[in-house]
Amino acid sequence: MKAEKESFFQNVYEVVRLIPEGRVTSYGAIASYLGAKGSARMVGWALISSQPFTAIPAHRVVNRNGLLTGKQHFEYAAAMQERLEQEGVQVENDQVLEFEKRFWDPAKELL
DNA sequence: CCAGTGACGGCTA
DNA sequence: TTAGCCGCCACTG
Repeated sequence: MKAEKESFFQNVYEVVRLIPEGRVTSYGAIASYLGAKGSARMVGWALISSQPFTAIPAHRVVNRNGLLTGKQHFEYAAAMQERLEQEGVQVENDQVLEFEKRFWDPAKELL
């Protein structure tokens, strides 16, 4: 689908942008899809650089436990949860409810 | 060129 | 069971 040699984090942006509304995914899933499985840190780290790129729904990306670990990096801590709930994703105590149901795997859904 | 950083993930004690 | 540690790889200074 893509044969560009863009930077790793640039690739992360594309995948994150493809996340459907009301769905969430994990750093590891994205990393695995990009071929950097085991290096989920790179994904999260890349999203930090995505901050200026508000077009990227980074709030749909959570950790393996469905926790909004990166909420602190948003405009304000509650922004991440707020946006998720706004899209229909129930969040409580910084944790996505029914995370397994909301989980969106790029390797499977995007294929 | 070298070293540090980082929104994770899995293993061991 | 819970808590803590190490390991991964890419980017910036």
